[in-house]
Amino acid sequence: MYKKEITIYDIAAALNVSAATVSRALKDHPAISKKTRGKIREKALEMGYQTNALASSLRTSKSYTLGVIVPRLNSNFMSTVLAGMEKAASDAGYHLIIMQSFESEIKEKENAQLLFSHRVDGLMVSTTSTSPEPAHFKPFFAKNIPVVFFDRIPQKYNQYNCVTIDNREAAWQATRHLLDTGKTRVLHITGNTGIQVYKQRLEGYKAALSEANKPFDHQMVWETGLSVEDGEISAKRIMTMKPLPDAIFVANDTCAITIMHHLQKNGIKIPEQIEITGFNNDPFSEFSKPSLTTINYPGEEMGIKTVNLIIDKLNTKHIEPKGKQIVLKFGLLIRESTNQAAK
Amino acid sequence: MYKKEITIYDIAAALNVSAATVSRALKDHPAISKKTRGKIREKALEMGYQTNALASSLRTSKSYTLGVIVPRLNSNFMSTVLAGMEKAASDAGYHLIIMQSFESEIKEKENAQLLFSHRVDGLMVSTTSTSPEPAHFKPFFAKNIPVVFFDRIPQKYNQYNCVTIDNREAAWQATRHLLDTGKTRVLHITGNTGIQVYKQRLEGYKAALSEANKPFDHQMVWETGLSVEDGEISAKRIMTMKPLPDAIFVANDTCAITIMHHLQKNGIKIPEQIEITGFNNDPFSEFSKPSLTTINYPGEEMGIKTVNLIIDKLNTKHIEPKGKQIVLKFGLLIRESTNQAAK
DNA sequence: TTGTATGCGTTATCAG
DNA sequence: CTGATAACGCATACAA
Repeated sequence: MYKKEITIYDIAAALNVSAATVSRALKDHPAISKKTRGKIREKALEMGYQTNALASSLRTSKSYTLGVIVPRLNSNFMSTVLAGMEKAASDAGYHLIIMQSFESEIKEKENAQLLFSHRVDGLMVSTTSTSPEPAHFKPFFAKNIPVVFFDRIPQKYNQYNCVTIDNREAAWQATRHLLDTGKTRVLHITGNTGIQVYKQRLEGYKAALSEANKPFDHQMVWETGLSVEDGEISAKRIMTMKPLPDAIFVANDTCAITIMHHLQKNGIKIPEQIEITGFNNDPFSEFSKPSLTTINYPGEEMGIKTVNLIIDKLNTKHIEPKGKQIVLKFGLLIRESTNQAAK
Repeated sequence: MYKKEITIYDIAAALNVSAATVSRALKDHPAISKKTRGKIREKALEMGYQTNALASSLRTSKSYTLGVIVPRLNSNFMSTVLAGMEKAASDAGYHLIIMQSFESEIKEKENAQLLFSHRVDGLMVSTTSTSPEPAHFKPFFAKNIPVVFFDRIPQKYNQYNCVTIDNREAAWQATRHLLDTGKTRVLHITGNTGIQVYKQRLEGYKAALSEANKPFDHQMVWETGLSVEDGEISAKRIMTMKPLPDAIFVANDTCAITIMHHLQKNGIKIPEQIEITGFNNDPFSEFSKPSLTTINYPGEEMGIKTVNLIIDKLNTKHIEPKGKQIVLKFGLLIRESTNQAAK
């Protein structure tokens, strides 16, 4: 019933050569004569031979596969990163095994183990862990398998391979921009500050306040999940504040736009009464009314750079064991949701 | 310099048992006594053993890996589908290797071969091919590896495993809704109609026109890439039309919102002068001004159902060789970008 | 230029 | 309950 696999042995038998010759011919090994190479290729095609990458990987201990772990993959930012990764990997002859941790450290750990057991050649992770040094990457380090952290990195792993932007600086600019127009009650809606990116954005927010001699009020920092639902809840909560904040720095666009929408429904004028800045530059941030001031986060570039860093490491593993930190440029995009005035 | 892999032989040696026993113990084979099982587990942990999935797959010819090919993964719709897939796969003990075809049939073919050589247990594809029966899936069929087409399916593959929505009906409803408010010049902006989904949406559009006794004008159907850029170009082109269309049915939200935005910039009132409907129900479609009437396309459900269909097939391969067609429910979401009137 | 022999790490078969 | 052994499909060191 089941068809047996067609192997190099089958085509060797059909051609009265050895399996070794077939193996070499199929890889265009120069030691094999053009003629036999041609014959073998042809026969392989004819017999519908398909190389078994598993066997090959086992033999060579090289899988040409990279593992990716992300918190979730259905955000515009993350899918853009992954698109860049897949492209760069594919161009270099690698494939991606992608897993989601769903913001669970346990799941992240399982994923890491799974990817290890699949003998990925490299690992890329945007961590969900709030541990300073999550232990589940140790096996990779021990075996000298390159690991690159992107976007979200564990707190004590700054000296490892990282591809990030300067979140503190970005948040500082966003907050500073709000303050420059004379605003005084700036609310900051962010994610879990146990996660570095949000912690750093909070620091940037604080720094901007302090620089402008505004007092920091921890009641003006809300940790949420930054989802659409969280935006709705936050908007409701904002409407109960008195006085209302006169500016909001939200740590992602999804949430920012949701909040803006609901505030407007409640009759709030944006940006006259409340200015808003987001983070990420999601495609629709430009098309909201008013368009959203935000931080341009170069997702595709991040994906490409992350993969390229891995591949660099793979090609020079013995030479350069040290971590490399890549910090990408971001941009503050000033749009209508804030008053362009100031400065 | 390099550490040797730790294998079941190492732990067997350390414990004075055979490798076979270790292998069985690690899989909780009931034939092994609780005591030895425990000892082996412990030792494995202590020695930092990590199973080699490659070797295991080679031996068992089961990889617990599913391949996915999509045109691109950085659209809200696709990343939602993939999120659903990854979740469902992970829940069933499978992993995903994801590849992009970038709307190239050649790349799609390469991807299929690659995934085949990686011995995926199943393949899920949203095809980019305009061939009626793309040949590159044949090896999977021949080897009885389940293939499920989702979203976009090749023209002659309706009898294979498919997970879709009724695009014709959806387009019909969208167009019909526009016509119901008395509009007469309905422009249809869509994708490559060599691809089934767009062809079907076009059919739905035509059917609605004909039903309303409106003539079909092929000049009122524009094939584009449906990207933001295409939206900008289309908007410009619309502004040169006289008379202007009084309604537009756009085949995705990204493009619809871009067009809406640019028309508004040119002083067009939406929906008074031009009504617009989109397709997909991207998250921000609700937050545009006016909010966008669109088709709710259940992406996550599609991902989950697709994976579940594959897994069903894997569990009953011999019993049910026939294709199964799953048609998901969609919904027409009427919002402010169209006049709610009519009927 | 080609062939022989062996091993990658695991699992399954067959004995004991 | 446990062990010896072969096999999965490929690639490479060594020989010819």
